[in-house]
Amino acid sequence: MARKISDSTVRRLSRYLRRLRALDRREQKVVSSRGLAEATGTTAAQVRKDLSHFGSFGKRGQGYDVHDLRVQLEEILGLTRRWSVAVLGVGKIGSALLGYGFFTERGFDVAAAFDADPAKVGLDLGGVRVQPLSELEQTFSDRGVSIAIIATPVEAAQEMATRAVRAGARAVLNFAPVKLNVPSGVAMREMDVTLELEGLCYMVTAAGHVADRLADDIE
Amino acid sequence: MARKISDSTVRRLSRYLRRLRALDRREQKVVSSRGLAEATGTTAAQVRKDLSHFGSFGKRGQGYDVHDLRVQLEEILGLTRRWSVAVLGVGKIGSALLGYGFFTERGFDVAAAFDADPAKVGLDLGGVRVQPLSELEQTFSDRGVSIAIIATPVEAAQEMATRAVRAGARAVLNFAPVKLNVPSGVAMREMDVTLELEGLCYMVTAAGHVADRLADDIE
DNA sequence: CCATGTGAATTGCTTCACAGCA
DNA sequence: TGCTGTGAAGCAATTCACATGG
Repeated sequence: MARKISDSTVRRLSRYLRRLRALDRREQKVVSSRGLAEATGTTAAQVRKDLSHFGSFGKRGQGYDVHDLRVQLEEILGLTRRWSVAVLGVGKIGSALLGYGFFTERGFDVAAAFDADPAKVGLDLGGVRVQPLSELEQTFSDRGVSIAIIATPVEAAQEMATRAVRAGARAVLNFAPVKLNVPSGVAMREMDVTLELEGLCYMVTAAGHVADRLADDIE
Repeated sequence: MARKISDSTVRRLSRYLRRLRALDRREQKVVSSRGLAEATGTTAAQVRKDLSHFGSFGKRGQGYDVHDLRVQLEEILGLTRRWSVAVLGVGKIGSALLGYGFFTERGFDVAAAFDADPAKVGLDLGGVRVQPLSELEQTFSDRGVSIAIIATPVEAAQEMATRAVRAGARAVLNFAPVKLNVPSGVAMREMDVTLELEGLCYMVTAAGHVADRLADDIE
């Protein structure tokens, strides 16, 4: 099947799936590439091209069966199995994620949470007991943790990621504002609110400059 | 100056800045494009190309002055002015952001927080008093809010975004898992943990398939 | 007739490679 | 000499446009 699928394609697939789930809940039966495109901020051609990398799922002249396509996309994204995640660091972000009940809600199993601070060990956060770091390796292998969420301070992030990967994690979601190095073959994504906010500042500022230039041109 | 700068370039600029701030704190004086590239996960050529869109900031044969470049990037990204943000919806995510003291720490002013739930109005979250939605328009204009953070449930997100923009917001950071429509000229970014997690699942799953194929080839 | 699936055309981003300057 | 700044080349992603089939 598909040789190399780009990150942006995968992100769009997730968005299509998000939309399909909503439509499926509302029991809408059929959707066109156009319909999906409008609800996800892209173009109809893009939707069709993205899907075409994995097969052909639609009926010419009609569109896509909502439920079918939903199932297909879940299959493609690998969401038909259960995934165990562990949260490393239960400071502000880590405990927010756990308290939220976020993972369970979205179909991920929270297998464990860890923190270096003895004061936090033993706490119950959203039904998960915080464990000491010393138990990391054993717990990862016992519970088959494959996704590690790094929510530690910057200083600890790289070490935690390295340990998680050694202990069997195949993917890392990093909330610490540093670049982490992981062996090739380990998947890695970063989330950083500051980065997004700064991006917005740039856009607003740059839009202002463009407006200035237009004003100049008119003079 | 620069005509159209791509989103990915802007994201990288933010990363360079993040790194430069760390180096500046440690009083490192000079950094090469290579040095920046390694710490931010890109290539030296990419760093130089990105910067070249805005001018030439380095000294040939030496590299870049850390502090200088930091200031230049802050200027480019529009971070030399103060930005007022408002948080719309103080459920799990909204209150986590406020409680974190996140924005103030990173140089953004939290001007206000709003919620539709009367039970939440009046609460003090991280030093910000939660206001009723009826005060949104007045507060946005009084306090010059230019960035709206949408942290409401999906159902309310579009309406809140529309109101925020009408009330003067020039940028929207959306935590609700829906595509929001805003007038052109308004900057918009989305953050969704689920999207990132699903991306990781795909990568791990697809890596498995690749391994299968390789194994097949060997047979 | 309508919307998909897809090669071909295009646009845009990244990488290369080297001239230019401290 | 060493590292920047930058056109040109190479590559990847998006868009176009149409043949295809329900």
